[in-house]
Amino acid sequence: MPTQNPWSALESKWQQYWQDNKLFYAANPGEEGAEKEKFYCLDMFPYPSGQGLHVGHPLGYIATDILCRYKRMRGFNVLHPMGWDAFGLPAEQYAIEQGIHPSETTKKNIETYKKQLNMLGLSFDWSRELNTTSPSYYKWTQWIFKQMVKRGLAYQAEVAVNWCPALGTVLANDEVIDGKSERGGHPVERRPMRQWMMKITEYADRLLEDLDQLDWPESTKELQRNWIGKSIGGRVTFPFSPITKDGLEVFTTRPDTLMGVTFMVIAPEHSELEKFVHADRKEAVDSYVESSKSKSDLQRTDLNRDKSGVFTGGYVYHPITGNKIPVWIADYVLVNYGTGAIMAVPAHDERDKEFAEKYGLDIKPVINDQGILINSNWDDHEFNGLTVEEGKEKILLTLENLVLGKKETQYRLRDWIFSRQRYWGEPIPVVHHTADLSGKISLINDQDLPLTLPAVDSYKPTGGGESPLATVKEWVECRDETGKTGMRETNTMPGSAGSSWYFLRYMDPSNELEAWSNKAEEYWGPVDLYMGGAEHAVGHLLYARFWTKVFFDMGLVKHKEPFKKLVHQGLMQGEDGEKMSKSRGNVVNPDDIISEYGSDTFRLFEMFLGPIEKAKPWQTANIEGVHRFLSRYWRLCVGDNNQLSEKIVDLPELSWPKDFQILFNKTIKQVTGDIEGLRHNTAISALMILLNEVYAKFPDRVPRKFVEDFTLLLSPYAPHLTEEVWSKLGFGLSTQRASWPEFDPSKTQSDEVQLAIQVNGKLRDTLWVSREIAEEEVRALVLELPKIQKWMEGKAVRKFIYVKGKLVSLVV
RNA sequence: GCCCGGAUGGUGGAAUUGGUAGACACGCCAGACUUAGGAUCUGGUGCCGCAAGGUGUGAAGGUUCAAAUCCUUUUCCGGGUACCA
Repeated sequence: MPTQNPWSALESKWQQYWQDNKLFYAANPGEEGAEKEKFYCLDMFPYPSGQGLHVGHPLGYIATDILCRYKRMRGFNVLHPMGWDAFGLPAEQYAIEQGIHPSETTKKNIETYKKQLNMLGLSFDWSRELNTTSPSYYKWTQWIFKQMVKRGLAYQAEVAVNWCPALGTVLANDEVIDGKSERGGHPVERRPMRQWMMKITEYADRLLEDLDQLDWPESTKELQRNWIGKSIGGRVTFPFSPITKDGLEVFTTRPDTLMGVTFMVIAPEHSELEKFVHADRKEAVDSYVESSKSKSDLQRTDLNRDKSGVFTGGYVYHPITGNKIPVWIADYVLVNYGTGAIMAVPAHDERDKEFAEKYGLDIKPVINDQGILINSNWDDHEFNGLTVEEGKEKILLTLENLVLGKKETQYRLRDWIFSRQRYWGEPIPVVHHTADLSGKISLINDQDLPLTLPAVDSYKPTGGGESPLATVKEWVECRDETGKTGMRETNTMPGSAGSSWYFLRYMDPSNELEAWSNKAEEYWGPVDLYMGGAEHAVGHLLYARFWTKVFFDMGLVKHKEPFKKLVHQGLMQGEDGEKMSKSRGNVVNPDDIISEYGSDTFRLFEMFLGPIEKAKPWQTANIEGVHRFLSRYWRLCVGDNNQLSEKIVDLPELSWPKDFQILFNKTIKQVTGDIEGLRHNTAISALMILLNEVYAKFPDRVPRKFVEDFTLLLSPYAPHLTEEVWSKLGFGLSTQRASWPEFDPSKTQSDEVQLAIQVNGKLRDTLWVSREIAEEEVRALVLELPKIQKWMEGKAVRKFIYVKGKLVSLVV
C-alpha cells in the first residue's frame, strides 16, 4: 500500500489562502504595487488535450514558479499568467474521435488542466486567464488579421501547398515532418490551392538581425537562422542569343565560378520550359515532366542521391564567353527557390558533378586548391589569380556592366500559409463579392467583430478541400454595410494565430483595443523569461516575433522583440528512457505522485532530477530522497503535537559554531544565485547540506533565526510546508510577503583552507593552512611533510607552484 | 550529407570555468534502536588491490607543473534540416 500524502490538508488550505488573498496578483501601471520593478515571466500556454497532464508538462511551470516566488520576495511586481491555446487540429481531432463538439471537449479539458495545475501550488495570476477560442479573445485575433490585410501583409494566392488528404487541410511547413503531418503522421502532398498568406518574408532580414540581441539558447537562434536561410549572391542572365539581353535567369551564391559553367538545369515545373524544348526532344522531356509530377515530395526525397534529368535540346549563351550552353531539366532543381533554374558548375558543386558524371557532361575547374581563380580569362576579361571573394565581386561587376547580372539576396523562408480548411479555428473576417472568390473582397467592420464561429453539427472536414463552414449556407451568405450580398470566407486561421500575440494580451486583461497602445505594454514588455519546449523553435517563436515587429511598426507596442530571454525545458522521458507516450505505456500521472507524496515533494523532485534544459528520465524510486529531506525539515520545525517544535529557541548567530555560520551564509549566497540562473538542482542540494549540518550541529536546540531563514529559502520550492511553518513561527503574512534572506559576504568563505599538495602532477598529501598565508611559509611547511619528503627522496625541487587557497604543485 | 547539442560510478547528477573528479541524492553493504519495519539514526560505498599503491570522466593523440574542462582526430547517442544553387 502506498503511503498517503501526510500534508494533503495543509496543501489545500494554503492553495485556498493564496487565491482568497490574491497573493499572486500582478499590478498594472497606475495600480498599487506597480511602482516596483516589473518581472514578466511566461510559460508557453498549454494545449488542453484529453489526456490531461503527465509529469513532463509541469517541469517548466515549476521552474518558473520558483523564480517568480523568489522575485516577489525580492520586491518585484511579478506577472506570471496562464491561459489556453485551444483552437486547431489536435482539439478538433480529439472532438471528432469522441463525437463531442470541440467547444465542449475544450471546456472540459481546460477544467482538468486547471485543477491539475492548481494542485501543484503554481503561483499564477488567474485573474488574467485567457482562452484563444473565446470570442472576446479572437475578436482581436481577427482585428489583427484586418490590420495585416490593410498593410498588405496578408494576401490571397494560388500556391502549391502541403495538402494532407487524411486531415482534409493544408499544413504549414513547420507542421510537416519528413513529408508527413506532424499530427497523426499522415502523408502530405503538394497541391495548388487558393490560400491566405502572411508576408513574413518581408521581415526576413529583421527577424535575422535582431536574433543577435536576444538572450536565447544559441542552438535555437541558429535554427531560426537556418530556417530563414539568407543567401547573398547574384542574379545572372544567360541570353537566348549572343546579342540579346533577355535570357534564362538564375540565382547563384558563387558568381566566382561563372567561367566554370558547362550546362544549365531547370526545374521540370519551370514556366519557361517550352522555350528550350527542341522538337526531337519533346517526347523525352514530356515524359520526364510527367513522371516527376506523379512523384510525391516524399518519393523525391526517398530517391535521394540518385539524380535524373533529360536534355531539352535547347541552348543559351554564356554571358561573358558567348559560348553555347546546353539546357537540361532535372528534379534536383527546385522550382520554388531562386529562379527555378541553375547554372551548373560540376567542378565545384557536388550535385552538379554527380549529374555531369552520370550524363557525360563537361567538367571545367576554375578554382585551384588555394582558392585562387584559374582558367577564368576571356578576351580582355581577366579573372585569373583572384581570390574567391575578389572573384565574386569582380565577375558580378562585369555582368552588371553588360546588363546581364546584379546582386541579389535569397531566403529559404517562405510566406506563412494562414488558412486552414477546418472548422475549429478563428473565422477569417473577410467577405467575398465574386462567386469564384478571386475578386473583390471587403473586411468586416470593427464594430461587427468578433465574427463568431457558428455552432454547427458537422464540423468534420469535407474532404474536398473546402472548409466545413462552406456547408453552413445561412452563415456564408451575407450582406456588407452597403447592403450588397457577399459570401463569407470559409477558411479559418491556423492554430498558431492565437498564440502569436497572447503574451501581449496578458499585459492588460481588459477587452479594449486601447489596452495595447497604452502604458501596459511599455511597462510589461518584453517578456523577461519565456519558458517552453524546443519544438517551437521555428514555428510559434518565429511567428510571434514577426507579429511583434508588425505591431511595432504600427506603433502598437514599444518593443521590437517579444521574448528577451528564452529557456527550453528538457524532455521528461519515461522510466525506460523513451519519450513518454500513451502508446508506450510509460506515462506517469502527476496526480498519483501527489496523492502519495504531496505537491511539495513533487515540485522538489522534478527540480532535483537535473538541469532544467536537459532531457532526463523520470525515476519514481528516486523521489524518496527529496521526500526524506522535506520530512526532516518538517520534523525539525513541528513537534508531534502539530505545534512549533519546542527545540526552536533564540540563539544569536554569533554564538553558532564558526564553520556553521560560514555554511549558512554560503548557502544563502548559492541558493540565491542558483535560483536566478534556474539551477534548481544544485540549490536543493545546497539546502540539503545545510539541513544535514543543522541536525549534526544542533541536536537539542535549534536557532530560531536559522529556522526562519531556511523556511524562506525553501519557500519557493516547497511553498505549502513553508507557509505552514511560517505561520507557526508567528508571522501573520505569507512567505510571499516576506523579504528574501540576506547573507553576510564576509562570512561566505572560511579562513582555513585545505591545500592539495601535488608532486609531479599527482596528489600526494593535503595541508590545512590559513587562507592568507604567505607563499614562503607554505613552501617551508610543504617541504617538511613526511609524505612529501618520501616522494622527493633526494630529488631537487625544479619548480614550485602555489595557487592561493587551492593547491601546491611541485615538480622534482 | 549538413548544422547544433551531448557522453562522468550500479542510477539521476556535482565540479568555484584549467587546480583535490564523483558534491547532493537513489540504490547497495554493515551497524544502532525496535516485537517488527518498506520508520528513524550512524558508518561505508568509482574500479583493481589485504595493504602500500595503481587506475579512472566514450576512444586515440596533443598542449600544460596541472585537462571532465583547451586543441586535433574518431565512435556512439539526441535534436534540427534536407538536392536552397
